Amino acid sequence: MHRPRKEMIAETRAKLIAAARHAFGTIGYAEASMDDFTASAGLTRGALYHHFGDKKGLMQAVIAEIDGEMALRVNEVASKAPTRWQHFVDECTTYIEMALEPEIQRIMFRDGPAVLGDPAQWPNANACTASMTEHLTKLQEEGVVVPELDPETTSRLINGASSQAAQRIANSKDPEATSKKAIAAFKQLLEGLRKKP
Amino acid sequence: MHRPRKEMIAETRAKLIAAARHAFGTIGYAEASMDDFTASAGLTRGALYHHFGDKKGLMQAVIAEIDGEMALRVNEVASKAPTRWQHFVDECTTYIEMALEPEIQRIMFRDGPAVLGDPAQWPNANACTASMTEHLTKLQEEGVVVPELDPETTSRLINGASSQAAQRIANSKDPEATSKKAIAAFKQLLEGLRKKP
DNA sequence: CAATTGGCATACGAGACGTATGTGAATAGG
DNA sequence: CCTATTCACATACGTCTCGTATGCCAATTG
Repeated sequence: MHRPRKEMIAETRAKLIAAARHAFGTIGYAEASMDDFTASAGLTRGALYHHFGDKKGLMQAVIAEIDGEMALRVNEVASKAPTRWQHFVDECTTYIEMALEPEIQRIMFRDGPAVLGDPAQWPNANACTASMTEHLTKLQEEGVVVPELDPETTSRLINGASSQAAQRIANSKDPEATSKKAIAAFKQLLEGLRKKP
Repeated sequence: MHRPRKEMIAETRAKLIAAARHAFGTIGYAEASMDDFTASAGLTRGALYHHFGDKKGLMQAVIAEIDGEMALRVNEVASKAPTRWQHFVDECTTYIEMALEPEIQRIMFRDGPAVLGDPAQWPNANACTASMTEHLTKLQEEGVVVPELDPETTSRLINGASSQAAQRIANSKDPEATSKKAIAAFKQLLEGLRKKP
């Protein structure tokens, strides 16, 4: 049987990604020594270079993993809303909630862009924006949202506002109070998208 | 006379900041070798460590300089608007225009946050947000903007959306067309802040 | 004019990265 | 069943960059 081989490889990749994710998410990408975190996974840089090419390649893999998890979570939570508009708003607020996680902030919003450039052009990490874009398009077709906007552009801007909201909450002395303020301001901005009666 | 001395020092600092700004803005912070860009200014790392402590310290100085320039420019351009709301909107769009500069994108929005953390907590680099916050407060007093929002929180969210807009335009194949779309979407979001009649 | 400060350079050591090479186990073919 | 080959991963080495400790020379001060 040729299963054990494949399984070992998958396990090695998973261990490297997990170790890197932890290191990147805590001390940050620049401070994370490849020797250190590969060792913490019981491996060496040899394995890293073999599977991911270099440190950036591993960062890409980590980001792809996180993006997948986020998209899953967003769809799962938001799909319970009664109206499509509400679904859309829930999607955004869930996104903000997830962005409160220090690991996600650090990797997706701080180090990620510095290492890999504009997130809009990341290869395997646009599931969240894709979903939001889709909903915006349908909301326009249904006449809920003003029709003259480009959906993807709009969802990118919303993404920017979301991540700022999350950062503000996360770095606040009083997260509860700040959360209320930030979500309120965010929803108010979203109101601008709705067609007036 | 003790002028030449002080002047030489100021010149050295200025040369280091200029060289670093160029290096950080083109190849990026991580790739910029201190030996290289100090040499390009006719100096060595000795001068850098003496004046700025370390690479991060120099990054702070570069950012403070850019922030000052941006605040100056924003106020200058926007102050010509007829109404306060228009002034506010102009402020935002001017901000977006400035953010198109690759050097500003790279230093202020990509590398800066990765190196120094949350921009909201940078010591000498909040002139733009401060000005926007002030205008939002006055617009609320005048009854133009809905009163229940926290001005600083709101301006941070707008900042996030602005920088996304700028990135989207800057990385576009067709900047003219993208610019129209992004500014339109942005203004639409701002409409959400206005009190309805 | 002598003493001292301080701006800046040089020298040295410590990591961190990338590459080239080695090794042992799993797989494939006869 | 045996051999050859592939390939996952480790090791070794050279290079680069950073931080610190030290030294020197010019400008200032008394």
